[in-house]
Amino acid sequence: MTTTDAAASAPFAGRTLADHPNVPSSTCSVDHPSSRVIRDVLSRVGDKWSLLVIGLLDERPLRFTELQRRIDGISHRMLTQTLRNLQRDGLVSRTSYAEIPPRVEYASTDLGRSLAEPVLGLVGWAAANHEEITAARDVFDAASDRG
Amino acid sequence: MTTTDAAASAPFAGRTLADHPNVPSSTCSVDHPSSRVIRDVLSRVGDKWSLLVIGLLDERPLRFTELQRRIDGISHRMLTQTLRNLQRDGLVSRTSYAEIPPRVEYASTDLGRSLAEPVLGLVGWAAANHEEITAARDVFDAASDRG
DNA sequence: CAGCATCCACCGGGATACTG
DNA sequence: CAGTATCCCGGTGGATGCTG
Repeated sequence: MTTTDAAASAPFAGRTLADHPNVPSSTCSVDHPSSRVIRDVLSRVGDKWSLLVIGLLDERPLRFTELQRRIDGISHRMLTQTLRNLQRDGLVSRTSYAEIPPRVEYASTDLGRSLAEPVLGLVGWAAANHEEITAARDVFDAASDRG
Repeated sequence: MTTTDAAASAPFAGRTLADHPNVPSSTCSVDHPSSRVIRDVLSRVGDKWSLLVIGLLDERPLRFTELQRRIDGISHRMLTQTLRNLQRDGLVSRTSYAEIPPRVEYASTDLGRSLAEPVLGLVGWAAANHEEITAARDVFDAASDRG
């Protein structure tokens, strides 16, 4: 990483590092463009299903089919893919038992559970402000119709 | 909403409502499946650019071109679209001045600023655990090669 | 300068069928 | 039951050109 591209866009720059409690300064230098970090987190949990899987496994370990049954609308293929990515990032652990028929259990790792907390912050925000957003939307759409 | 589909998938269910401080219980009934909430928040900030815009406007108001210059790689079209969505949700305000040449200023609203906080939680998490994730990834990929 | 419309390439993700 | 491979459609988003 060059130092020049850091100036390109650094949203949250003034606050990300200093203000927030659980950000060890050692792992996060000032010249680290937070745009990179944002892309990073989006690529990890920004997709359609990851958060749901994380959320379910945060409660207790589940088997493949249990997950599929609990996540409404997910395809076999996407569940496989999602689990694979999460496992790759160390957020989910996979344990396969050499039985017939095969049994595989997925569980959240410590890292995965640590992710649940900030995610809950977002979920909480969405739940708390859902009404206000809907209202804003209605106002906006009404204005658009007239305009 | 029927009560039956609530059972389908309710990740974070046990914790979303009770545990978290800033979730007014009034706005979030127990039968509200959090999958809905997750889809909600993802549709809002899960896209490629919204978080970056939110982050930049969280610091100070900016004009269209300033935003475009600061967000590396965003196209004219997508910036327009992103801003429009954020404005629609009441996260960003738009003020156009009747001048020639035209000048339009975008600013974060109170609602938008309130979103910044949970987002910072996520960003902080990503920054703090980036190394660990990278390491996990390396291990996983190495294992895949051998396997 | 700010915004909209059109065109098009790409890929996320669903359906399906097959393997261990 | 768990996982892989193939096919294919639709939406996302980039490039470009036109308007006020």
